[in-house]
Amino acid sequence: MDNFLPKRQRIKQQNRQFILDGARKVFAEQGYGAATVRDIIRATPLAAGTFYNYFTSKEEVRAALNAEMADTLRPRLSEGRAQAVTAEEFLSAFFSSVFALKAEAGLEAADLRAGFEDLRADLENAAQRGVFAPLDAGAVAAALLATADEMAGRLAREGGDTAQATAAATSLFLRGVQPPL
Amino acid sequence: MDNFLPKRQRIKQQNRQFILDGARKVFAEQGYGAATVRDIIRATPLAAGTFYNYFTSKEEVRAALNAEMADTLRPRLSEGRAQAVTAEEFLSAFFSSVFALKAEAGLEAADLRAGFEDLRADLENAAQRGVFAPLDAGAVAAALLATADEMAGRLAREGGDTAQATAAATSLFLRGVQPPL
Amino acid sequence: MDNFLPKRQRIKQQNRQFILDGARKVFAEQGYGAATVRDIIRATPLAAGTFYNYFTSKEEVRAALNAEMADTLRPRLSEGRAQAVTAEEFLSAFFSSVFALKAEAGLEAADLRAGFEDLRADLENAAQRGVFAPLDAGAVAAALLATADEMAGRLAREGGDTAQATAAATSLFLRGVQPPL
Amino acid sequence: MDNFLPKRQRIKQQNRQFILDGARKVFAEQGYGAATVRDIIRATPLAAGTFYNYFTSKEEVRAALNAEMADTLRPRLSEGRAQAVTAEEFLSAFFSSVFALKAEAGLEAADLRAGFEDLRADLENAAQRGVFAPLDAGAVAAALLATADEMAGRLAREGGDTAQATAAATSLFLRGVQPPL
DNA sequence: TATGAATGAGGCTTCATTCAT
DNA sequence: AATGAATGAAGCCTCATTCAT
Repeated sequence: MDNFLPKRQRIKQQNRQFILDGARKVFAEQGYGAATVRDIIRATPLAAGTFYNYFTSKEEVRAALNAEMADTLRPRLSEGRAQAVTAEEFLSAFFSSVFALKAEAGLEAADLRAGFEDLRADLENAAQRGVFAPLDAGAVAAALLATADEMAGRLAREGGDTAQATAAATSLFLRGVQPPL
Repeated sequence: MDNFLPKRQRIKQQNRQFILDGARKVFAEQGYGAATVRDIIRATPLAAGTFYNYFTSKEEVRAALNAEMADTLRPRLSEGRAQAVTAEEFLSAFFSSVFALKAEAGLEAADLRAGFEDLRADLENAAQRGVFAPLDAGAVAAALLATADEMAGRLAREGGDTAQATAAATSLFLRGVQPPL
Repeated sequence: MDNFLPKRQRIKQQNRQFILDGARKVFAEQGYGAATVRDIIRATPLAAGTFYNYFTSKEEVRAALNAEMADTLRPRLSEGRAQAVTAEEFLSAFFSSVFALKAEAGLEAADLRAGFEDLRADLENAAQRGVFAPLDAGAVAAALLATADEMAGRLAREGGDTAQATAAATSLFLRGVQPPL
Repeated sequence: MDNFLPKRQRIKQQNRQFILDGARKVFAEQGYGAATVRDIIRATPLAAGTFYNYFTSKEEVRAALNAEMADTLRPRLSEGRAQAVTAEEFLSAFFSSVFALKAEAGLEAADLRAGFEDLRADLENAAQRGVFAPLDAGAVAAALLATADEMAGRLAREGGDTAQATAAATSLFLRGVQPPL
């Protein structure tokens, strides 16, 4: 945010970000397991050795990426839920924010999993306010996250209308699959 | 199945199976991306060169593994749903068979995804029979599979009662999260 | 010695020897510390990866080299001393065999040190037979080895007559530096 | 010695000394060959680039270290021999000064070798005065230095009494190993 | 067909050295 | 002058793959 930094510091921050961005891209394309440090460097304008001025391993980059995600994404992930007063608003806010973040920021399953506790807490809270049925919040949170991730993946791979997907998912979790009597 | 094969054939089948078993183990432990052909061989009593008499790449082994899964697991995965006459029976059969297969056969997300089309077809069928509400079958299938996989993973990692988990999942998808009026 | 080996075995032995020979040369030229595994490979007709089929580190090569030295050199190093009946014969045999081995086999300080115990035992034995004065055998052995190594090095570097050097060293240790009365 | 220097000069001298001290330590621990410039810098409070303001290579540092040794150690190494009037005094002074310097200053083989010429000159001188038998001074110097280094090393590694070691070495070189008639 | 050693490409990491600050 | 990050060469090691046996 603040650009009033000595030049060296600014370059360091920039290079660190180059590596994080490259890693995000590489991890998304090949998966964490298949990615190599060299792949990360190659996704960067930096020289091979420079990687090790910033991180000591692929794992450390992942950790930094997760931390970054936590800082920037988790707030956005939960923001819509805060003011939800009905279950429908809650679900709708949840799914649309996941779909949006996946599209714009390459949100991944691991990042979502990091939001598990937030979501569960919000669900428990909502259940106590009577907004939700008194279900096992952990199970519901897991179901919501898994479903959102899977559907977001499908949207990304196969295209589709985000609004419509949000509506479908919301409806499913709101009323279930039981046919109207 | 049939053991009346000439010796050569039998050994060939056995070696092929060694490789598949080794690969399944290695993929499960390290993930497909991080696994190497050497890792697979090492999980086997065979020599390095022998691998290439059966497969030409890691990818080909994965394909064979998927086919094997499809042959042996998919039937078991869908068997319970065939005779379901209510949505509740359908969901219950689905979740309990996934949880059981995960526990006994190390079923993985990819295997489940292979069951996607079956499940969607069954869902569409059921919807036409009026057993389910007329929802987007693709979205529902994705939600069910993702949820089942996630919950099965949690059961495997943290322990828990399979029957209870089945009941919770079934209830969630049957009636949704809306509180009773 | 035995050449009646299947071809594969023969090649393996040969390659192992390539590496040992390369390593001996490289260690002698640059010293053990400065030598790299790559240097060793380069002193060989083999490919880089082949090194690791035989050894896992530079250190392991050194150990093998030491073992080889012990097997082939130590007997030759001590052979002359066995039948020595006077101190003069003993010393003369010792120095001439060290000078000869250094010249023909690149004997090194470490190899000599491996002969320390042999030499000390022989010295103690000789002292008990009255061939030597009753001195501290360890100190004498250390002095003899260090002197022999140093003088052999000088001979190798600066040239000189082996026989004369043997005589000088023998005389020094036989009678000491005290002037005749 | 002189501290009346402008501040800049003083700091320069200090940094140079940091490098020399670090290098001495590193060379002693890993050997010259295995040591890297980075190792030297790391043994120093200085930054990487600073090294090159003082030296251009590891080799140059070694040269400086040798020069330093020559200046400070060689005088002490030969001081005892100056007033020796008998061979016994000469030898005793030589060995005890080597053992002492090794213990307190980490004297190394290379440093000793730097004392070779001094020692040979002293030996020749002494031989002309009739204190020593008329032996090849070069060979005797080599023998004395090699023995002293080896025994000093043993003392350092295995402990032992310096005075006793001095006596043993002196006796050996004074009278040789020949048994009394 | 099975074996396992050889190969050299390529990944990981550290190094010497430079140079903007 | 001191700093310390950037660079890319080069060392270490493992890998996929081939091929003689």
